[in-house]
Order: sequence, then C-alpha cells, then structure tokens
Amino acid sequence: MLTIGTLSKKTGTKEQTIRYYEQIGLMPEPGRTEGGQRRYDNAQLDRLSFIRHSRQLGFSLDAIRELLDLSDQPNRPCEEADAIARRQLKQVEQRMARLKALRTELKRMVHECSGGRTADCKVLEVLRDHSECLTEHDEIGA
Amino acid sequence: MLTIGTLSKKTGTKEQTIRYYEQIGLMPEPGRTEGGQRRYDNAQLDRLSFIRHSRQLGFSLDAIRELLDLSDQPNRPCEEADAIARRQLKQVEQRMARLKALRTELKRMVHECSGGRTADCKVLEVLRDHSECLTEHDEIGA
DNA sequence: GCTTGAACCTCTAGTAGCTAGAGGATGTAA
DNA sequence: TTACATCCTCTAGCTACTAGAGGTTCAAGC
Repeated sequence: MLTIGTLSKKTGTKEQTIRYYEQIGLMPEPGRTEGGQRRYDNAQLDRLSFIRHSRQLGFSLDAIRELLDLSDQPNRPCEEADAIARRQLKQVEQRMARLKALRTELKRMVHECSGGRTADCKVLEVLRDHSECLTEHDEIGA
Repeated sequence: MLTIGTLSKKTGTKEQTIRYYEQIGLMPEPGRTEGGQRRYDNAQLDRLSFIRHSRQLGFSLDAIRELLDLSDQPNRPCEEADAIARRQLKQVEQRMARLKALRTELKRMVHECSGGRTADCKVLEVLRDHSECLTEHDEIGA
C-alpha cells in the first residue's frame, strides 16, 4: 500500500494534482486508513502512470478519460484509441505549422532591428502593422 | 467615434475581450455617451490592433504591456523591445522542439497500431509504458 | 505509552486569457 | 413612438493545475 506521497514521487505527479484527478473522477477513490489518509495499490499506480504519460504526450484530460475507458475493455476493437491518437497527432502537426510561421516572423523582426530608438524600432513597427508580415498567422494560444 | 461593436469587427476581437483588456488596464478607459456606452477613437483602435497582433505572435499580456510602454516612449533605446522579441522567439523554438519529439512518438504509436482488439493496441500499450518511448518528452502543456 | 515532526487532510482561492449568459438599459432608424 | 439591435454590468465557467491556511494523523524513537 502506497501513501499519496510515495505515489507522487513514483509518478512525478504533485499530491494536489493526484487529489484533483480523484475529484474530477479520473482516478478512482482510493482506500483510506482509519484516520482518513489515502492508500493506493499497484493498479492505481499504473493508472496514474498512464495518465501522466498521456499528459506528457499532450492528450487532454478528456481524451485520457476516453483512452482509459477503452483500456478497460480489452475486447473492443482498438480503432477508437487509434483515432484519438491520430487526432492528437494532427493537432500537434497543426501547432507546429503555426509555430513555424510565427518563428519566421519573429526572426525577421529581431534581425531587422538595428538597435536605435524605440521610435524606429522594427520590432514595434511590425507589431503596429500586420501588413508588414510576410506570413499569415492567426492563431492565438497555439 | 467607434462603438465597441465596430471596434470588435475591425480588429477581430470579441467585445467581451475588449472589456476584459480595459478591466486589466491594457486598454485605457474610453469615453462614454451620456447613456454610458463606450466610444473609441483611432488611437484606441491602433492600440487594440497592436495588442491583437502581438497576441497572434504569441506574446503574453504581460509582455504586451511592456511593449506598449516602450512604444509610448519613442526616445528610449529599443534594446528592451528587442529583448522581449528574442525571448519570445526562444520560447517558440523551445515549443517547436518539444512538439517535434511528441510528433515522432505519436507517429510511431499510430503506425504500429494494426487495428486489432484494444488488448493488443499499440497506442494503449505505449501509453501504459513510458519505457517504450524512443524519445524523451517531459513537458506538459507545451 | 508518549512525544515529536513529517506527512497527511480539507477547503478556498489563484493562475492565463478569455468566453458565455442572465437580466436589464440605450441608441437609432422608420 | 416603437421596435429591436446593440450595449451595459455582473457572475460564473473553461483547462489543468498550484499554493497556502489551518488542522489532523502516522510512525519512529525514547
């Protein structure tokens, strides 16, 4: 039986985060000691590792919920899991494409700035006028 | 004089967002009609365009605040603005590097999945066991 | 058995950057 | 004057946590 602190260390997840996952139903309610402290078993350790790893790969908590559900039904076809992963891959690729355009623009801004007064600053000038941009970029919070 | 609705359309910013920017002090308090409705001038339109464009390039609201301050002081050296842009460029490059690693892993997951039962699903298997990953990836919310 | 202190508990509030909706007031054209 | 689009404020919600206050429990050493 593992305490929350041990589970936290083993998975690299903050204790508060573990409680949060329990609260939103991503982790099951664990057993408790008589005094009310949480105690975990290995199945729960595995589940948390799964969640953690999925988060590192950028899956949303909702997507992880779906993946966990699928994982609990070994005899279903795995197309759904595959679809979720493909969706995630697509998102990652879209984000990369956007970042690439932003990088181009930022590089240009920075390179053209010759270090004079802010009145002549190329960085500020570009920000003032979108039409100076060579690339299109219209995603906020990409 | 522009209404908030017109400003919203011209800049592609939601009305609520404009009010939010005012609330956090990023946009100045505009004039009001007798009845209390906001009316904007061209300086405010320019300012909002600047904010909007900076957001599209991924700058945080805090960074934008700094950039706006600099922009208001035409005689100061523009090194600070340049530094902010460089910082942003660096962040973008870091995010791209992380996404690249994630993409590699996701691609591998998806390609290896042959479409059987979830019990044998490669996608789920990889998520269960980080040691199967060929690349390192340890950024959440990249 | 008792003490001590690390680890645990719950609860609230905060983070970024908005977004949605309720319920009501205003502006403007016909 | 009437209709109704647009505006107002206020509250609460979103994602995915994180921090901290104030109090309780566990386990090891004496």
